[in-house]
Order: sequence, then C-alpha cells, then structure tokens
Amino acid sequence: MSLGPRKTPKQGRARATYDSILEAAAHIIAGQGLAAFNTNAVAERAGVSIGSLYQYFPNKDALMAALIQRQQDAQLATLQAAAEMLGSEKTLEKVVRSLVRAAMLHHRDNDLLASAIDHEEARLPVNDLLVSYLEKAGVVVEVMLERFQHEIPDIMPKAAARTLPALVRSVTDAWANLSPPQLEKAEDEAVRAVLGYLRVGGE
Amino acid sequence: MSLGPRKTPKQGRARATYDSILEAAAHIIAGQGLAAFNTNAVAERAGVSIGSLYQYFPNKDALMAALIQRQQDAQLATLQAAAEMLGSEKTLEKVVRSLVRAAMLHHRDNDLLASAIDHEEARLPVNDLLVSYLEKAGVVVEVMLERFQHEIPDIMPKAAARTLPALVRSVTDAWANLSPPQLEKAEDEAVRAVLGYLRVGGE
DNA sequence: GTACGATATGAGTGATCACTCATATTTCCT
DNA sequence: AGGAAATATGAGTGATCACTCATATCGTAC
Repeated sequence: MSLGPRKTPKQGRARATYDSILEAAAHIIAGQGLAAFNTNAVAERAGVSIGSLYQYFPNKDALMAALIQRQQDAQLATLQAAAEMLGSEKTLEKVVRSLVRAAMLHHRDNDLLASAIDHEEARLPVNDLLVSYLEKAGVVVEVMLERFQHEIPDIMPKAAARTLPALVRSVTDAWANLSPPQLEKAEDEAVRAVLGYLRVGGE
Repeated sequence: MSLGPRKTPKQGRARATYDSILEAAAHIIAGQGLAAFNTNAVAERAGVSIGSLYQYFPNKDALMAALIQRQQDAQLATLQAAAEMLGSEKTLEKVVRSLVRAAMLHHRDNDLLASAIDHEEARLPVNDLLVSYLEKAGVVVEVMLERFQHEIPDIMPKAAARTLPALVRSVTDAWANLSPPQLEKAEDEAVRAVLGYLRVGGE
C-alpha cells in the first residue's frame, strides 16, 4: 500500500483543496483525538467532498503520512527560528530555558496531535521520514550547542541532539498531565533535566 | 459510561475466564497493536465467547481500563522487587544503571503494549488510577534515593520520582526506535540523563 | 436429584467508516 | 467557441465491529 500522493495538484484550486484537507485532518485530531479522525469527517470539515479527498490520498494512512511530514517540517522551521533568535544569548541556561518554554507552549496547543503522530509514526512505514527529520534537527541543535563547548566539554552534540527533544517532551508530559497541570514545575524540572544531562561529567 | 467491572466473578472458572480475557487483550495489543484490538478478536484468542467477555466488561473501554490497572500493578511489583535487589548496591551509578537496564528490557518486550496504554490513558477517565500509581511508585523511588542524599543533596525525591520514569522511557525510546536500534547507546544516554538530572547543582 | 443462581454461548443487529465510480463542473489551450 | 484535461461531487457498497439477548450448561446447596 503506497503512502505517496495519488495525484499531484496542478492548478491553484487543487493545491487549496489539498491543503484544506490536511488542515482539517490536523484540526480534528488536535481537537478530538485519533478516534474522531475519519475520512468522512475530514472531508466535511475541509468543505470538500469525500471523493476529492481520495483524489489526492490513495488511502487514510497516506493522509496521516502527509500530516506527519507536514508536522515535521513545521517543527523544524520552529527550531531553526529559535536557533537564530537565541544566537545572541550568552548563557547556556537561558538558551535551554527558552527552548523548553517554546516546547511547552507547543505542547499545550498540540497535545493530542503530537501524541497521535507519535503513535502513528510507530505503526506506519515512515522510518525514512523520521530519520531524515532527526538528522536535520540534530544539525541545528549541534550548532547551538557548539557555542557552549567550554561549558560542556564532554558532550557529543549528535547524541545530545537526539536525546534532548525526547527528554524535554517526556518531562513536560509527566508534569503537564496532572490535574491540575503543574506547568511551572514542569518547566523547572525540564530545565533541570536538560542542564543536568548536558553537564554531567563536566565541571 | 462506567468503566468498572460489570460482574465480579464468584466461581473459579469465572476468575479463569476473566483472566484469560485480559491476557488475550494484552497479547493482541503487544503483538499487533491497538488497531488489531477488537472485542471479537480478544474473545477468540481467549477461547471464550463474545458474550462471556461482555459478562465481565460493560464495554471495550472498561476492558482497556482493567488492562491499564493490571499493567500498573505489574510495573509496581517489578519496581519494588528491583528496589529490594538494589538495597545493597553501594554506588548511585550502579543503581541507576540497573534500573535503566530493567526498564529497557521491559520496553523491548512490551513496546506496543506500553505505548498503547500511554495513549489510552490520555483518552479514558482513569486519572485516579494514574495518580495513585504515581503516588506509590514515587514512594519507592523516594526510599531508594534517600540512601544517596549525600551525593545528591539538592534533589527533591518526590519530584524526582515523577520525573525519572518519564525520562528513562523517552531517552530509550529515542534510541531504540532507530533502524537498527542502538541499544547500548540508548542505555548510556539514559544513564547519563538520569545522573545528570540527579546531580545538577550538586557536587 | 432437584432447583436455582452463576456462568457460557454465538448468531444476529445496527452503526460506523474506508473507499469506488459514474457523472458533473471548472479551467486551460488554441 | 469548443474540446480536452483537470478537478469536484456524493450516493452507494461492502466490510468491520461493538454490543445484545434468548437460550443452554454448569456448580452448588439441600
């Protein structure tokens, strides 16, 4: 079963249809979870007929795969923007705290979508996508960390780039999923975890 | 919609039926994922009629909730056993490495089941279960860490107890889900993350 | 052994949902 | 203008699956 697009849009309206379908899919998953994600609902929300959806996606999984790629692109863009913003920041702790805060905000707004994507990544044959995304994100983190080599001499930037996002995500998850959510605590603990990870063995 | 059991088994065979249903559900999710988890398949695998399943579980979600509780109980037991085993271990690093290794083995065998449970915990109204589980697990971790107060003076054991499991899980995930999985690397990075987290600010 | 509650059965029902296809409309090109 | 290619439509189809219920069997107490 192919996950590639069935047909590439050639006209403007086709592009618009394609985009509105992806947008609708993201909206439904983010708002009501994976269980509410069905092709009929997506088409309706997109203001498009079910037939049109199947013009561009050969099946439901292909739609999910496209959504995963879209999300990866967005996250990469966010990360790159953050890297530029923080280019002037002097202390490692401030850089880390900014990144953690950004990750938490993103988390608050995209909780269901992010976890649904995690879940589906494991089920679908999209490993190539994932690896190439990690590759690119890794480079960005690597560049950021190199500026602080003096502070964290033992770090292996490539390894750190892979570990850090997972670390932030899990710690914030652990604290944000309480009732009531302990968001300040979450931020502190995540910063603590990241700094601890980076500095271990050093000093 | 109630998630409690519909009927409590009073005879031995009823207990056996009940258990085999839970066992079958776990087996299916662990082997083929959440998508293959349907009540008919569970009943068949359990060697029980679909009607029997609904004698004990008012609906599919109740079955999932029971599975979640069962898994929490098992994890707690594992953790407690580990805590006793490690009571004589002298260095913090060794304790941490043992725990990480145990978590990784568990992960390798129950990958799909664990992530499915994570996913469903978020969807079902089982917050009470989760909170009480974290409470108990927290106490165990707290006791373990108190022995190393001299090494990690700044730690808040309750906070650590909540953060650590999430941290280990995510780091191992990040490295284990590659192809090929980098399991040694995963262990090293997870140990590094935990030690870093525990020791930050200290030394 | 008989009676009664507990337990087990599985064909059947209704709802949901992925996906098709014959047809209609729009855009592009000359 | 007119034809062809691209795009859009949505009723319909078939499969899946959660859940019911009428009926059957088993265990136990007397």
